[in-house]
Amino acid sequence: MVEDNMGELERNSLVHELTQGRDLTRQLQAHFHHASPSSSHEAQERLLLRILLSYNSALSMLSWNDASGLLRLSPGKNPTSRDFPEPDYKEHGGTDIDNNSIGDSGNNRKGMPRWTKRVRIPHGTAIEGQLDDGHSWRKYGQKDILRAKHPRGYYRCTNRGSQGCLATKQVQRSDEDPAIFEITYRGRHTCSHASISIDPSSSLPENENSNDVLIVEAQPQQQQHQQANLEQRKDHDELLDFYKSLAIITEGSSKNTLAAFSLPSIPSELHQLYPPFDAFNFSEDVTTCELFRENQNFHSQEDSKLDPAVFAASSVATSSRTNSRAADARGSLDYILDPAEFNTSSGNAGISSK
DNA sequence: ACAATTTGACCCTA
DNA sequence: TAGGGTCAAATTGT
Repeated sequence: MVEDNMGELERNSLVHELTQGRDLTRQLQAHFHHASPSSSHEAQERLLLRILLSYNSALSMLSWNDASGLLRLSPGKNPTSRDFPEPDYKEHGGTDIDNNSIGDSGNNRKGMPRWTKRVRIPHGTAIEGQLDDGHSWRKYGQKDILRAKHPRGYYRCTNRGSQGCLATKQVQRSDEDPAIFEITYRGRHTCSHASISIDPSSSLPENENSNDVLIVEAQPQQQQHQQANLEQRKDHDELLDFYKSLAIITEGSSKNTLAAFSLPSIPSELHQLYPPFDAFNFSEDVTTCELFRENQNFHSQEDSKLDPAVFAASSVATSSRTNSRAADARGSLDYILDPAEFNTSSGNAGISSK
């Protein structure tokens, strides 16, 4: 049944998720067996979170395939080309990025996966941080959209030139709620060095990524402990910030819910503080995830600051500046939330060994 | 000097 | 043909 509906790529994705879950579990095991300054409680929580995300991801894939046999993408998506976005994006006008002529077969740019994420940016929050999805983007255009109050920003992967990565995204501030930004992604990344890529495995800090072995560089013991404490605290703060900024709002049409799960690994203190952090829901055509802060107080005083140019912020340097650990969690979450990534996570960028 | 962003013009599609 | 998407020269930032 599942097998019937599931293509090789989906199966590979599933295997990848499960394998990752197993590997992460081993890492967690290593934490228990070799207690070291780096085996902080937070580090274990992170691993636990990743494991859960991984397994939920796998389960979600099964749900999708069971439910529909297809991962649903935006209208107009060519169902036969859903497995992987071909490098079919032949640019008009200027130089062709690739000479691949697949586009001629009707498999044009509309055949690329497309999904939307809605992000709420509380006032006073650094936009770059909130919108940082782990990839480097370069803005290539901005346009006023009919009947939209705010202009739409157009971004492409900075690795387009060097690696021919065709991923793009559009960012548009919501009319109704200026604190909300709609980010529409198109095409998946085929570049190999997204800093905190959607591929969770590549987002792991090096010492957690290598199998079972935690490498702590030799340092004077006191310094070691101080640093460990410092990092632990930093981690904790970042995680706290991260969790605070997260709460998933159910997409209006709950009828389309395909997967939902809870995250019991969230530290209980945070759970108490931010009870809405409970479940993810997926809608049918476009997956919408609203990152929502439990802060009712923000209003648009600060919005004017965000407005210009649909915040040329999001991109390039920001991801590399982001603390890798807190960003890891975001990266993993993005991965979970993006159906197109489920669909194609066995692609080259997704699980490239490094 | 190089990289990133801005912006008006152009291209493509419905 | 209108409107969205992209190009590329000009501008700004580092």
